[in-house]
Amino acid sequence: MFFLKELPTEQMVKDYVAKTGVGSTDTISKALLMLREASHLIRLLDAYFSSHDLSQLKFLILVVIDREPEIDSLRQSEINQRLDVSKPVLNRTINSLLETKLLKRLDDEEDARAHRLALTKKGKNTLKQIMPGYFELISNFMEQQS
Amino acid sequence: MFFLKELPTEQMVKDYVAKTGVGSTDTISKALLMLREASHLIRLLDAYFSSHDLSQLKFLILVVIDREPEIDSLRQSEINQRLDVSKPVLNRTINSLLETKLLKRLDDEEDARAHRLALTKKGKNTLKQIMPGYFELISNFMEQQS
DNA sequence: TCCATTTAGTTATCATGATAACCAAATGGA
DNA sequence: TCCATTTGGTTATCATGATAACTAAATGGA
Repeated sequence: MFFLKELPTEQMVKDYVAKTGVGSTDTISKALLMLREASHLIRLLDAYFSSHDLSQLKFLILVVIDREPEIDSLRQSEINQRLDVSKPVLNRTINSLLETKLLKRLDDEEDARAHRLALTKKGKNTLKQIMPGYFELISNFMEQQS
Repeated sequence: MFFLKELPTEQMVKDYVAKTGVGSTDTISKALLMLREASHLIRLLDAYFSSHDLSQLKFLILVVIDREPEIDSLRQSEINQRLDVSKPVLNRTINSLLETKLLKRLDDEEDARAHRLALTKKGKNTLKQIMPGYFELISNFMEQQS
C-alpha cells in the first residue's frame, strides 16, 4: 500500500535525485504514479470484496480452483503454487472459506496428509455473482485514469 | 497486495469478459499487469525498509516532515492530511518512531491537545542514509520491466 | 457566557499479512 | 528395510492495516 496523498512534485524528485545522485527523475516519477494508481485500485477492490464478505485473497483462492481446466479441486499446496502468499495465511484463509461453506474439503486418495479443496455450489454461485462487478470496477477505474 | 503468480492468459480474460459481458479484454489485462508490477515493487520496497528497521509508512512519515518547506515539525493531524492512513495506525507508528528516537515530540504552543513532531538528528541521518538506496531500487526495478 | 459541536489524539478490538518452529506422512538412498 | 530428508499442513507469535468509540481541549453561535 502506498500512502502519499500528494505525490512529490517533479521539482522535488529532481532535487532528491540530484542530492543522492541516483536514478532518473522520469523513472522515479513514473514509478510513484504507478504505485499510487495501484494502491487506489487495490483499495477499491478491497472495498468491493469486503461488501461481499470476501477479501482479495479469498476471491483469488476461489478463482484458481475454478479456473483449473481438468479437475475441480486443488490441494492447499497446489493453491500455494499459484498464489503468492505464505502457507499459514493460506491455511487460515482456506479454513475461513470452509467455515462459510464456500469451499468443501475432500480426502486425498494419494496422500493421507493432504486434502482436496473444491468449490461448493454456494462458492460457485458467489463467484458467478461477483465476477461482473469485479470487471466493471476495473474497467471504470481504468477509464477514469488516463 | 496482489497474489496471482501467473496472470490469467489473454484468452482466459477474454472468456471471462465474454461470460460476464463486462469490460474490455485490453483494459482488464492492463490493469492486472499494473497491479502485479506494483505489488512486486511494494514487496521490494518493504524488504528494503525492513532491512533498515523501517516500514513504508515510517519512511513516509519521516519524508513528509522532512520535505516541509518553512517549518521542521508537523502535528499528527497535519501528517494525516498528507498520508492516506487511519488515525490509529498513524498514532501507533509515530509512537514507535518516538521510541526509536527517530522523531521527537515538542509542545504545541497554540493547542494543548496537540504536539509537534520533528525529526531528531538520528532521524535526519537515517533518512539521508536510506534515500539513495530507495531511488536506486526503484530505478533498477523500472529498468527490469519494459 | 455557555453549551453544543468540532477537532486532536488515544484505546480497544479486529483483519490479514509474515516467519519460525513444529507434527506426521511420504520418499528415497544405504 | 530403515532411517534421514522432504513435503503437506498446522500452531504460535508478531507486524501493520482498519473501524468504533472514547477523552479532553478548542470553537462558535444563541
